[in-house]
Amino acid sequence: MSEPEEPKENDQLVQRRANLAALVERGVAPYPQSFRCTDTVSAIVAAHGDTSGDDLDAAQNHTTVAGRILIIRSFGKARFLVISDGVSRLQIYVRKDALSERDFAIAVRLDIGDHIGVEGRLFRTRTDELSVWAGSLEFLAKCFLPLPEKWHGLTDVETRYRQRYLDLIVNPAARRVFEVRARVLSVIRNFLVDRGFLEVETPMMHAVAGGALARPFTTHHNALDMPLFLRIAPELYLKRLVVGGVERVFEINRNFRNEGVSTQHNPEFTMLEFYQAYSGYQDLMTMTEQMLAAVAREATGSEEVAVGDETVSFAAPFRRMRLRQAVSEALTEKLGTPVSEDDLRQRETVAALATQVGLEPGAEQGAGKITVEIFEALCERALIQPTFIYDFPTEVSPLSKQRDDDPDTVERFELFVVGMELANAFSELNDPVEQRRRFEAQLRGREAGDLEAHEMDEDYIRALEYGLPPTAGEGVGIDRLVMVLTDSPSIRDVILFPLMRPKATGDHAEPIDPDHS
RNA sequence: GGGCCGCUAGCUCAGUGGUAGAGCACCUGACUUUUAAUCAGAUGGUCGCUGGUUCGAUCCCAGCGCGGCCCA
Repeated sequence: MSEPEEPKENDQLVQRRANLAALVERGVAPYPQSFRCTDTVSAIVAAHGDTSGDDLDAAQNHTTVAGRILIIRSFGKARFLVISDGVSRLQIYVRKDALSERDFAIAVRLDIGDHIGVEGRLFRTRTDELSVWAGSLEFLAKCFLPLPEKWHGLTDVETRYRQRYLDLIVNPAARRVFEVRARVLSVIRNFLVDRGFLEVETPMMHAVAGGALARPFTTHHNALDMPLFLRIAPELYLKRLVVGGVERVFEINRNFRNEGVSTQHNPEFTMLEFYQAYSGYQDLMTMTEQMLAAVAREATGSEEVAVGDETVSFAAPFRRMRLRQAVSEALTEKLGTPVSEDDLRQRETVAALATQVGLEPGAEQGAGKITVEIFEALCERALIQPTFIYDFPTEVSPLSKQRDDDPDTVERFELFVVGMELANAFSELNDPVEQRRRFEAQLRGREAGDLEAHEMDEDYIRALEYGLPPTAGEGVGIDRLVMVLTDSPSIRDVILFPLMRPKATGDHAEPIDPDHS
């Protein structure tokens, strides 16, 4: 049990307590059980946002509605309250001669942030504002702490992330981001379900953290006395399901990666992964174009999305370029001498090229890994419009299937938009012998100090030995997709409660170092 | 992990080596169709924390905390 943080005693807190005490003294319940509404604010605005004052007067629409007070404009014997249901706002007109003495006494003791319920008729004021002419009023809950300012709202990003409820109360744009996010998830589900995909949930706690190249969070199961890892990807479980005959399968859920925090990385993030049997990666490029166009259209209203100063078009088809092609072109331009794709397959040549552009390739890095690092340094940032970068080096893709004509290259693509990796997909490696070889190569990397190298997963190899059909699979970063669709500069803007370091408030438990367990 | 920047009233922000200011909010008064309501007046501060320099530090210096941006 931790003590609740004591709000600082400021004049506004004192005043708000006094206002509630005055109501209680008059017999008003400070925390009533419920309030029966006939309408929400949003429903009223949707139904009558365009109804004229004359029509409202003729219709005599009565309503009972509740919300949080955001603005009070007081005129002595009358006052205007603006209430919100979290989405829309509606003005309430309160005048002394229209209310009981009790209800008007409540009205003059209200503070910004309080919850109220109102019964009255809809009308338009002289300035044509849709309003409720209050006939009665109920106090529903007290707001003891003052809300951020009405004009500038809440701009301090730290407070917006730590106290998201304040952000949602005063910044309508914050609410919109999470509504778009909800639609994105809904559109994706419908898209996949319509195509015969089964949605599943696979374990979040893994004995072997596999399916991606990343460092995991570590935990411990007491009863079984065994270490467990928060999953870094659901990939290997989803492919076990394809072995089990679930030929089209997807999961939308959280992954956890014990890495840095940035505008593009949160330690827990939401990923869509889907697998389609009897398909290859080229099929998924086409499907991804269709899916993202539908997502943009249905979640934002348009396939064209404004992101910063750019307009991003999700209309199919997307640009496609081989990874080595992108890197060789970038190097040719940067260095002023021709660099061929074949140059990128010779370790010594590509290492020298990397050095020329300011990178420091490690001795343990092969040609493939160095090529990818050059790509990240020179190419990624410039990929504004949706672009598939395909055919990756085998070295960096331990779970992908090689090309028939080129064992150094796997059938894999990543999708980039506004310089961010949004998706990663490949034809799945389904040869258990080759898979074992790849894991063993990763283990050698791990022994050389690569903490992100993939671990051996014997159980997964056994599943492959039962026969995984030719399958293509893809992961899509939902948070980053929502960032693009909502023009949000930070991943924290699209995650309701992003990870924050706790504010020091005196004594606290010593954090456990997962690397020393 | 490194570099740079920020932290001042509830919120948004100014400002200064001599103990601090505005707007909004809050309080008092006026006001029964306003909408950033208006008008008049009055409150409100551990200037992130800890040290140092100084007669004196919110300001200069150092360390720490939290956050932001960039880099790895």
